[in-house]
Amino acid sequence: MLLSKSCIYALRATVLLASKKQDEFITIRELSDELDISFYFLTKVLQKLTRHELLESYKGPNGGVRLGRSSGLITFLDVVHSIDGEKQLEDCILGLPGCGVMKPCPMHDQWSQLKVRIMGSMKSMTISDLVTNKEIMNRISALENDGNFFEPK
Amino acid sequence: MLLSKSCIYALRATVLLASKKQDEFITIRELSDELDISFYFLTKVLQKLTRHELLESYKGPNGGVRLGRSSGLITFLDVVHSIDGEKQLEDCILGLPGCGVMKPCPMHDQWSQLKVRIMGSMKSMTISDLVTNKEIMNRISALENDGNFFEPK
DNA sequence: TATATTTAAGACAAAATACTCCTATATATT
DNA sequence: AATATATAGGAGTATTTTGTCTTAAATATA
Repeated sequence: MLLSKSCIYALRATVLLASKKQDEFITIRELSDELDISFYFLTKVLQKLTRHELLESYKGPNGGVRLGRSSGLITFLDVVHSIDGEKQLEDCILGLPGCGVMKPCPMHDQWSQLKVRIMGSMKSMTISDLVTNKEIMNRISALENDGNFFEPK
Repeated sequence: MLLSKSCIYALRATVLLASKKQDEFITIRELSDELDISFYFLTKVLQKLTRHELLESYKGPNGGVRLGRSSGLITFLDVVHSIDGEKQLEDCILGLPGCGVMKPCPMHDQWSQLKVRIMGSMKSMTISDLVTNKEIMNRISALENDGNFFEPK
């Protein structure tokens, strides 16, 4: 709940990409290895990001994917929208077809407020913010243990 | 995404229950009819709420379900937790097993903040709040059209 | 006690999501 | 031109979630 696995993979991959050299294409194989996600599945997920122009791809030798624009211009919400579609977050919580401002369902008002907060948070959080955070955390934590935070366990 | 269908059904049913006479058992059939949700599926969903003591149930004639405690003491989050489990919202967004304060993943910090906000909103919103809202909305809207907001379309 | 009513629980079917693999397409290099 | 490398897209399989149905258990009433 909250985020689908595809969303999570997309976010992780995008943050990882943003932490690497810009302008260079990185192979999906490299990303899937570092993230410990199935290459095949990650490929499908990243294809969606490419179609939505969050990423650029290049076929053939030295090909791969790279960010479609600066990491500061890609929001958490951009990624979620690209993967799960725009309507997911905008639909009435009760799934009532006619629900809206004119004919609200019982929870419309309260849920709208909650949604606005969630979406606001997702919109204000960019991939760049997440990378920055990651680097700080890696640096701090390198003092204690030597894990790579892109890798599980 | 965000909320599973089971969660949504549980919320709708609980709000509807709270809007009815307390202390009386309401049959799941009546709820499923009013909410236009499959009786069988709603039964499964409400059984979870009963197990978590958000509802009480009674078998046999004049039986049914009713709130396990005052609607003001049942939060949005209580319902979500009963249906989808407590861990769903508490897990690391990246699904990394070791992620935590001591060994945060790249998004741990940012995501924690977002989660805290979402959970805070869900915790501060009670079923009673949602019923109140519903009644206000029904009253306002009755002036314009005569829909019942528990029923789709 | 017999019958009707109602939730509980388990087994199953359908749909959605997650995941795999194969072939096509693009392109760099020899 | 031939070959190797890489993403794109389609066609599957597996798993999870959603939805259905049947039988069991509890209880009120006649």
